[in-house]
Amino acid sequence: MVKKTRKAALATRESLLAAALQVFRERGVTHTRLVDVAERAGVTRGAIYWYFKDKAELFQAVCDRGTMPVDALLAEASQAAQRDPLATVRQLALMALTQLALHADTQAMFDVIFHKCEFTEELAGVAAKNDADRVSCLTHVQLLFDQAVSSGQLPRHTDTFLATQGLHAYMVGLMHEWVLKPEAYDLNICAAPLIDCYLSGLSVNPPVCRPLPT
Amino acid sequence: MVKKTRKAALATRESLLAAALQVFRERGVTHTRLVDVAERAGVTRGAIYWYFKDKAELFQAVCDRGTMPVDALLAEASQAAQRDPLATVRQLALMALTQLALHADTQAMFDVIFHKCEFTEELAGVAAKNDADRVSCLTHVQLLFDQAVSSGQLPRHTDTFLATQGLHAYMVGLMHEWVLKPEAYDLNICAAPLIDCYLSGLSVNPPVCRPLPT
DNA sequence: ATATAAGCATACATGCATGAATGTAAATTG
DNA sequence: CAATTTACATTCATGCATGTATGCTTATAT
Repeated sequence: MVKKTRKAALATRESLLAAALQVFRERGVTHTRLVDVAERAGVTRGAIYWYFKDKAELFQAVCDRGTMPVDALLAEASQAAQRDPLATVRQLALMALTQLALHADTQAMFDVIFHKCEFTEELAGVAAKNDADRVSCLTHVQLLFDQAVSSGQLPRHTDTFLATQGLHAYMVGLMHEWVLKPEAYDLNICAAPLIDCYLSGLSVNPPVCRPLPT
Repeated sequence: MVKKTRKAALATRESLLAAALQVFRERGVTHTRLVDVAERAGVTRGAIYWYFKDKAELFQAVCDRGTMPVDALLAEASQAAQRDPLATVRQLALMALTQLALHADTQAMFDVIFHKCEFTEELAGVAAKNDADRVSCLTHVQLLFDQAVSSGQLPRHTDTFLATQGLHAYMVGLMHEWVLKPEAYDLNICAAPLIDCYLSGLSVNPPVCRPLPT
C-alpha cells in the first residue's frame, strides 16, 4: 500500500509537520530523531526525505507554517487606521498575545523556538528568517511610534527607537516566560492590562538615550 | 608531564569551564563535542571526565558559575533600604542589565542560555535551578512591590503579581534580544531609561487582572 | 622514603542516527 | 493501456561522539 493520491500525499506532508512540531517540543530539535517524527506521523523516514532534504529543512518548514499569523498581523495593521497609531500598536501587541494564548500550535511553536532549539549555523536559515521578521516588525512599529509623536500621542522628545526596542523586548519576554508556565496566569485576560501598562509608561516617561536637550 | 599541583589542577578546571562556555556559544550545547572543549582548554577528554560525569554536569557547572552574580544581587538587595522599595527594584533591575552590558562572560552565558541550548529532560537539573532562581527572584520582587503599594509608591489597586510578571518578562526580553544584537544600542546607557519607562507605567497605569472594585 | 592517590592521557568498544541507495506499487499521463 | 513518475518503504554502509578502561606520571601524606 504505497503511492497515495495527491491529496493524501499533501496530507501526509501536513501530518509530518505536525508530528515534527510535537517531537521537537518533547525532545528538543537536535535530539529529535527523524524516525520518531516519521512514526508519529504514521510513516517511515523515507517519507521525510521525500519531502525535506534533512532535519534543518523540516524545521524550517515547521517554522514557516507557524510564524505565518505574525506576518498576517503585520500586513493587516499596515492598512489599519493612520488616525490612531498608538491604538494600532496596542492592537498589534494584543493580537499577538491573544494568538499565543488561544492556539495550542502557536504555543508549541514558541516553546520550541524559545526553549527547545539551538540557533547554530546549520539552522542559519531559520535564524535569518526570524531576524528578517524581527527587523520588519521593529521598523514598522517604530514608524507607528513616530506617527504617534507627530500627532502628539507621545511626548516630542520620545526616543522611538528605544521605545520600540523596549516594547519588542517586553513582548518577547512575555511570550518567553508565559510559555514556560502557562498556568501562572490567564494570558488572554491579562494581555491588555500588561500592554497598557507599558504604553502608559511610554506616554508618561518615554525612554531617552541621551540627556534631554531640554 | 601529567599530575600537576593542586592549584594547577583547579586552574585546568577553570579553563575547562571557560572553554566550555565558549564552545557552547559557538556550536550550541548539544552539538558541542567534548573533544573541542578539551582542546580549547589545552587538555584531552580524559580531563573533562575526571572533573565532570558528562556534558550535562559540565553545563550545569558552567551555569552555576555564571548565574552567581544574580544570586548575589538578590541577597544584596534583600538587605537594602526598606525605605524606598521601588528604588530597590530599580537598582536591582539596573544592576542586572549593567552586569550584562559590561561583562563578556555574562553575555556569553545568557547567549547560551537563551539561544544556544535546548531545555530537555537531560538538562532538567539546569532547568530546575533556573526555575528556582526565577521563583526566588519573582517572590522577592513582588514583596518589594507589595511594600511599594503599602507605602503609597504604587496605586492601591495594583496587581503586584502581574506587575512582577511584567517586569520579569521585560528584563528577560531585554536580555534575550540585546544579546542577539549587542551593537543595536548601548545597553549600559539605555538601561536606566528603559527600566524607568516601565516603572513609570506601573505608577500611572498598573496592571489589574480583574475589573476594578472601584 | 615509600606508598598511595591525584591528575590527567591514551586506547578501545559501542551504539546510534544519518544519508544514500535501492526497491516497489500505485497513480498519473499521453 | 503502456510508460513514466510519484510516494513512499527498506536496507545498507558509514561516521562519529560517547563512555569506560587502562596506563602513566608526579604530588602529597605519613
